[in-house]
Amino acid sequence: MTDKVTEKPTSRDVARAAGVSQATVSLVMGGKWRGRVSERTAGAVRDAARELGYRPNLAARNLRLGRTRTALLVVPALTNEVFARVYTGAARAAAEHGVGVLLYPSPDGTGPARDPFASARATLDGIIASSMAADALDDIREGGLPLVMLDSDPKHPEASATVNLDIADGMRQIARHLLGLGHRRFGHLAAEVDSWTFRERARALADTLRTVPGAALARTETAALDVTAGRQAAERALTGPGPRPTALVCDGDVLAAGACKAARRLGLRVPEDVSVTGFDDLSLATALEPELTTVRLPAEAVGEAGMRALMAVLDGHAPTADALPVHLVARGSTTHNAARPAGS
Amino acid sequence: MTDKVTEKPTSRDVARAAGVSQATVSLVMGGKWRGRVSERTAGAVRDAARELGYRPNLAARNLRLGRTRTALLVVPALTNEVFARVYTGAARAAAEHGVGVLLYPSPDGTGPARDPFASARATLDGIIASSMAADALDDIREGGLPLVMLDSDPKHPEASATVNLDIADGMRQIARHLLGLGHRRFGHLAAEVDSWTFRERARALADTLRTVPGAALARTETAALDVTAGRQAAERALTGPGPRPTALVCDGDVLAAGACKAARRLGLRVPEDVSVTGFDDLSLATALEPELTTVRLPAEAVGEAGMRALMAVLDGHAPTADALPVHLVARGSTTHNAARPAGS
DNA sequence: ACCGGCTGGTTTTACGTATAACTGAAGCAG
DNA sequence: CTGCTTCAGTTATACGTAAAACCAGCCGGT
Repeated sequence: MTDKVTEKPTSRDVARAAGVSQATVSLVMGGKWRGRVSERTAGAVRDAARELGYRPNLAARNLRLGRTRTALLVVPALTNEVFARVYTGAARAAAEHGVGVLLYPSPDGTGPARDPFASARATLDGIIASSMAADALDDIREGGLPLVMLDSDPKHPEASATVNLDIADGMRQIARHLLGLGHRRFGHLAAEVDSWTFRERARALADTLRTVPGAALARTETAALDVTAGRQAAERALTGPGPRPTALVCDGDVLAAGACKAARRLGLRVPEDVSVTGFDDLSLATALEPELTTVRLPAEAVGEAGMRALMAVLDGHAPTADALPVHLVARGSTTHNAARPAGS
Repeated sequence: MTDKVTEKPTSRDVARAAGVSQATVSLVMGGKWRGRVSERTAGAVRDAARELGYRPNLAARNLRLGRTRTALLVVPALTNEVFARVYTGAARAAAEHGVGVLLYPSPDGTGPARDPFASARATLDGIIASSMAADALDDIREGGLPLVMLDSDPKHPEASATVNLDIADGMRQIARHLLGLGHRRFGHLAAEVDSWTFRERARALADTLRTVPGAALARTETAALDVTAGRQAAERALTGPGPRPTALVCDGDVLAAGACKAARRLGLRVPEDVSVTGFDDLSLATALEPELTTVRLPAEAVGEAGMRALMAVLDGHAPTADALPVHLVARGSTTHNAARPAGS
């Protein structure tokens, strides 16, 4: 042992130590040696490897195999709990397949992070992208990699597979819940984001209200996805001309939190004077008082399904197009419309 | 053009198309051709590369250079907003250096995700790890990679660099804030997590209270880091034997949210009957009513500093040990102790 | 005695890049 | 005209692994 202790041992070093050829080491470490190498030799190789602290060099393996066991997840921002949960699910599924997850981009959506995967053709096996990160898609496309789209228009071009949430159904559940409680004048706090998922919500809400005579979408206000913007939008919705809406449907729990603050500032009680609904079922939903009636998105499941779909595509299976159900969680922020006793 | 359109072009293909050698292509694409290749030839190479849609194969480059421009970030859970923010900062700094960020582990802390970096010596350049993910550290150490520790005991062994928050000072600011408001009987909702950062908080709180005659830590309750556990712990703290604490110091905003719910369940008003403080300054803090008095952690800055430190270490610079300041954000969840007029 | 097949390996090659070492031509001073 | 530089490239090699192709015994069947 000279000063070479600091050098990382290669499979050739292990071979030398075990008195076999490099190929044998590769066979044994690769695990596919059944019937090719004797039990004795394999043991010797493993011992030598452990002794030297040998780790296969993944860069070399990747080059040789043309596969990296790494997937890229493209989401707008991890500080949005929904996407953190998507990541969680994706990472879990990835771990099951022995795959790593690389994230893109510098996740506040800003930043010049194009670089990392501009030349990704070799470091990535595939990409999973949320439709809300659509601006990054142009860069992605030219990579020519398998692409799984999350929560996007089901008939997305260029996608090898898609995983969707039944967002429209979620909004229908919200609307029917409120209609069932006797509400007829609605306000909608819409996200100020141009994305399929939010267009779906608006459409589903309007469509459902149309099915009930007398029900109407009195006001629609848009807001950025933060509490303050939600509060301001809700103040506009609650103080505008004409009779005040008795129910405020919000495109996200964050906006709903803002709506609750607005209501209280205006001296209105939630839910007695105005019912408020959220969307997403963030942890925030149960931290508030009253707890939010909202729609739980199976975000982890989306991530898991996305990763599984990618693995399937990489294994040569046919593209899939899953759609996952969402469901209403009725809590304390909604109640009967006081001005209009339920039971119609 | 035959059916080979699907094959990814290599630098050799570009060389053939441009009528030069592969080495010249490498020179040009690598950008270090000043004085080695004529302007004309370089242009031809770039044209050919664009024509063919050439992307350098990163696996090959990594193998050749022994550097991957990829760092691993080890955090307990991205669904914890603090760590999502740490990631955000780290990713921003990484993007500036043209580096990718790989995340570990399957971030709920469970899962068998050991695999991805068990043999990471070649796919990673270095590791940034939060002390709260300490259980993963054993696996990391044997990799022999540069390691930057976040928010850990400053004198951590094996760390190439450390980035710390002055957590103790944060807690001191909380304590002094409440003492200044006249509070003397305190409750502490401590996180049920064995980690340096939480030990610091407990120690700093106790130490600071000791400096004021008459002040006392009446009760300490521990809770898992979620709203429900926080509520239950707070109920214990507020209903236990002896006089009720007038201020509840919580180890996190999430616990503080639980404490607010507990107070209201018990018919107590926040902050008039009991002051509540959080820690972290999550977005939750301003979504609640009243808004939480808390300590803002510069989590993005931690991530950025961690990545910068790692880059410095990789460039051969000396280990560093940064410590970042935190500061109190006084909001509506704390007020004067009604039973004891301020001004002593 | 000889062929075929099995066991347990070894030799060799290829993956795509970066770069050290080399080369041929031109320019130019002496 | 010779010898030294500089320019503008080319040739050759190494990075560490996986796996295809090869090979030496040995055993059993005919």
